[in-house]
Amino acid sequence: MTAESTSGTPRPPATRRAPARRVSMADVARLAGVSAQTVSRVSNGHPSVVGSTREQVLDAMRRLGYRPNSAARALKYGEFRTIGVILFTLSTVGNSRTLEAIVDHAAHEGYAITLIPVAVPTQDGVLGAFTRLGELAVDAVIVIMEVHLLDAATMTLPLGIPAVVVDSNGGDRYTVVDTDQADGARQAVRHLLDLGHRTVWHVAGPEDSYAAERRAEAWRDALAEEGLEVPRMWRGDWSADSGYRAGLELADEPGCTAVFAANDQMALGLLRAFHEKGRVVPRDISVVGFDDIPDGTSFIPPLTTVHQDFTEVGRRCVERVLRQVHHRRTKPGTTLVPTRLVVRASTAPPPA
Amino acid sequence: MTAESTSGTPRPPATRRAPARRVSMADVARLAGVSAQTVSRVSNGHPSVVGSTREQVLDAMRRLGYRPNSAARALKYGEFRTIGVILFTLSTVGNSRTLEAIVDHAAHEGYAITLIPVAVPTQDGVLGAFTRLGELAVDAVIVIMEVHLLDAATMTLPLGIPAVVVDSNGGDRYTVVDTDQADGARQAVRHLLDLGHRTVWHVAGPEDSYAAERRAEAWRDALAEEGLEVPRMWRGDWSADSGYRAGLELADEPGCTAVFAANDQMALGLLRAFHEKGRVVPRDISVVGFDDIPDGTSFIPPLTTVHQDFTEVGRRCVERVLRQVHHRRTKPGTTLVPTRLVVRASTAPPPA
DNA sequence: TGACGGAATGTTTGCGCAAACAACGATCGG
DNA sequence: CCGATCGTTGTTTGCGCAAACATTCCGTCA
Repeated sequence: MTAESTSGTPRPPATRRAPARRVSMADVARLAGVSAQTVSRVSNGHPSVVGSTREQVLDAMRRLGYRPNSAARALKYGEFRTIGVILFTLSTVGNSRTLEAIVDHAAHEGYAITLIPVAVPTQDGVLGAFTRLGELAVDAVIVIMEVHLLDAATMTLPLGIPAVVVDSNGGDRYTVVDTDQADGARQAVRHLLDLGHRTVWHVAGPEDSYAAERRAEAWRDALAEEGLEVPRMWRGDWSADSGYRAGLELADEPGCTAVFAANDQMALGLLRAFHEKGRVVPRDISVVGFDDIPDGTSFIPPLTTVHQDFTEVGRRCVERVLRQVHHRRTKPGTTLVPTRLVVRASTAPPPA
Repeated sequence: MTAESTSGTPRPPATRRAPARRVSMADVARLAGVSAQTVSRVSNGHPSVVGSTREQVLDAMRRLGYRPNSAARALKYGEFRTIGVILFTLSTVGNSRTLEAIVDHAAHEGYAITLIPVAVPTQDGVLGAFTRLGELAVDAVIVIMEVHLLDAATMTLPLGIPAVVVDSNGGDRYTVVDTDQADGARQAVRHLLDLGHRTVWHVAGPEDSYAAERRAEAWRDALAEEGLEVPRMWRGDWSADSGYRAGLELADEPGCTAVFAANDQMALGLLRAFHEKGRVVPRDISVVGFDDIPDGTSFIPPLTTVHQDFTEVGRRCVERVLRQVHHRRTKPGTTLVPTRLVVRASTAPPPA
């Protein structure tokens, strides 16, 4: 947040209405017949207030419906006890689960979460978020963005605020927390290879997703390590539908007996496509997903997949960002959260 | 938020660290050689600042990395431009989609969203959320709680803050925004009946969910209207797994040719159960869901379901709560967002 | 009895910002 | 050429709260 961007989005003065006058400590103090400071003490549970006085104050508070003004409190303390979370969408399982974990863990630490949506996943969009950020009441920021746009944007907007990034590269400049995408993908591929498949096909996520790229890369590497042929890669957009479309083509691909989908939803699409094409999973063809969404157990057949520990990712985000808040200097670095393969019924040895 | 709850949770004074001294307007003013007020004017894009002065100030801002302190701003204006959202979980599709819509629409109105998690869905839990709420920097509150616990809790804690409730009864005391659950369920049942089914079975959501109860009730009513037998009702917990378990039993139920699941995920479980039991959907048995989650198109077979317009729900929530913020007095009332049936491939006439 | 200590309460002050008003200089009409 | 006007900048003030310091009023003990 720089001065420029601040002044670049002045809030139209017309928007400002007269502040709705609310009950303040002074009002309570007057009614209770004490000083404002005493009200403050009662409000904060300070010990040196005698019982009877306390009761009077509490009574006045109740009668007036007093609520402490957190702006004043924040101004005094210089902190909001709030963390901002910047994200593009909540519609992917990963994002919403991560967010939930962040919210829970932050609450546990006494911090609230403020959401800052990025309307468009372009550089301008991110810029917009950070611009607004300066006006927001947050002590730190967690960025859940699957794109490296962040880099481009923050390059022009170096924030003077603690930040942690999820699901992005840039570990050299930011503190990054992420699932160990590469290892997860490797496990998926190895599992299929171990079952005896000659090679593994891949339906990747969108190009602008860092996670998708890492998974694809790890898939390629795992095959290369074994000196195996790397088949053509399909691309989806994370949606079941895009998986379905890829599956329709993959079903006709000769020699395709094992597919690794970059997420569970695309795997779901694959399952449907194969079903419609009369290719029985896992007898004729094996499918592995990524994420381990709860519904996966009820796919037909139940999906073998790579489990991501979103809870842990969220927890670590909060932990690391709060560490920055408290001890100013912290050097960037990447925290990887391990994954594990969950074998269910969508994988089997290749047909003889 | 009452006085009592405020004082009931004093923040331990030890937690308070020395406020991290940050760059203030005064610092910028000093460096730029102007008054603080001029800095303020530049920061807010006030017109009457001559170009050269503005440049000096902007330069000083940049050099010092100045970010306006929103606590002070909020204190001055008496508002935060922030809406608090109280919720229990983000893991249901409905909640996270509604939240996303709320966030987007709020951003559009220049409001940020602060999340307030309720750890436990008990009365105490809700109470806890509202307690913390008083300390939070919000101008209004949207409650996304599927339980009537809210009532019990807020009865003892009448908030002096604009509020809107999603997915709950209590339209007489609060402003409520919700999907038209009853009509959606009715459409589902009617669709199956129109196809020629003799009756419709129902897998309901958990008892503590208002939405689940409304859907079940509407299902029962729709059957009763036609003078039809109301079969035994199964209960799930929204999860695909619970749908699967219900499906295993329903598959053996004689005469069961049509099932209405209270959400898409339980419908997914049904599909799997029927598949395993050799009951072909929709030839032998029809299934209708509720929600219209994106994955539904890739179920086997693609799911006929009731579409919920979460975006609209979120939009209306923001709209109604902001109306309360701006024009003080607003009377409670319920806003219903219509649903529509989406017919795909999981329904057909009953077997001859 | 009076000086002392400590608990309960009051008073002052400033956090950072911007509205309201004041001051200053330039420009212009008469 | 003078005073009115306007555009630009500075000064004062207070938003609500709580830390720091001041005061009062006890009871206690030499």
